[in-house]
Amino acid sequence: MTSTQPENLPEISPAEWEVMRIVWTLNGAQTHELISSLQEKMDWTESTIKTLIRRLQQKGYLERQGTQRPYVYQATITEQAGINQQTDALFANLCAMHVGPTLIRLVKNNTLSQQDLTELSQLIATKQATAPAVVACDCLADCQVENQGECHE
Amino acid sequence: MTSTQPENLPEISPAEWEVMRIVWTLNGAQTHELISSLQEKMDWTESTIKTLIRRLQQKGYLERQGTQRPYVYQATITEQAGINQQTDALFANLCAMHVGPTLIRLVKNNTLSQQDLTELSQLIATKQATAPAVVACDCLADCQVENQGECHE
DNA sequence: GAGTTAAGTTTACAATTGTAGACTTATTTT
DNA sequence: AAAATAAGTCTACAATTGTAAACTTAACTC
Repeated sequence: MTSTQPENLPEISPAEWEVMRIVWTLNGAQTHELISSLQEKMDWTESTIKTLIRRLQQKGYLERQGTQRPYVYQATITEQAGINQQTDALFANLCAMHVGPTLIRLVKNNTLSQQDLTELSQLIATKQATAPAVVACDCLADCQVENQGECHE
Repeated sequence: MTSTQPENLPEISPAEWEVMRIVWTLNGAQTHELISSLQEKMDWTESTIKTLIRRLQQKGYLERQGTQRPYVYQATITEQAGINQQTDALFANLCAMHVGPTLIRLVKNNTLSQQDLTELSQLIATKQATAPAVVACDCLADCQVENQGECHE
C-alpha cells in the first residue's frame, strides 16, 4: 500500500470530518454557512461547530482567508487527499487476504459511474497480467514463514 | 450503502483491532499467544494487552471458551464482518462523487488474486448495464435539489 | 505443598474527542 | 454612536482510548 499522510498532520476525527466535507463541497465556507449546513444534518449547537472549526485550524486542515472578519475557511488539503488519508489508514490494518473480498463488496454496494466502471475494468485487465494466484494473510509476523499463508484455518 | 452493524456493539478501536486480528487469524487465542504475537509488532506491555482483551470482552467482541484457566478467547463476529463494519463506517461518510475514484485507487494500490480480479471484472460488467453517467455529490442536504450535482466547482 | 509463573482483575492517568456554555470583539443596522 | 448580531475565543466536562502498574488468583513445577 502507498501511504498518504500529506505532511504529518494529526488525523481528522469523525465529527471534524463532517465540517471538512462542507468546506470541500462549497470550496471554502464561512462560519454561518457551516453552522446552517451542518445543523440540517447533525444535531449540533453553534458552539460545537465553532469548536470543530477551531480544532481543524489547530490541526492544520483549515485556514482562514483574508483579514476582514467574516473569514472564509479553506481546506489545506483536497478532499481526495483527505479521503485517501482515511482509507489508507483503514486498509493498512486489514488482513491482506481480506482486501480482495472487501473491495468486491464495496464495488457491489456503491453506485459507480459509467466512467468509473470503465476505468476499473481497464485497471483490472492490466492487473490480471501479474496478479498472484492467492494473497496470503499477513496478520502474523511469522505467518508467511511458518504457515505459508495457512493461518486463518 | 448497506449498513452492517452486526448487533449494536460499540466500535472496535484501532488498538483493539490489532488484538482481534490475531484472534481471527489463530481462530481463537490464549492470553500468552496474544501477548507474544502483539509484542512482535506493537510496543505494548503485557498489561496494555490485557486491558485491550478485557475491553473487547466488555464490548462483546471476544468471549472466553471453557471454564478452565488458560481460557481461549474467541471472536463473536467473523473477520469479514469486522472488516465490513469498519469499511462501512468509513464509506458512509464519503462524498458519493468520490467513491468511484477512491475504489479505483484502492484496487490500484492493493494486491488482488486472480480470482478476486475475475469476480470484480464480472461484477463490473453487470453494473455497467445500469450505471448512471455521473454520480452526484451528496455532501449537502440541498445539493441535489439546488445545484443538480454542481457543487464542488 | 511451597514456590513460581501465568492469567485475570482493579485501578489509574493522560490524550483525544464529542459536546457546549460563556465571554469578547467585530460588524452591521437603525 | 448605540444596539443588535455575528464571529471568534476561552473554558469545561464527560466519554473513549491508549497506556500501564499493582494486586489477586489459579496452575504448574519440584
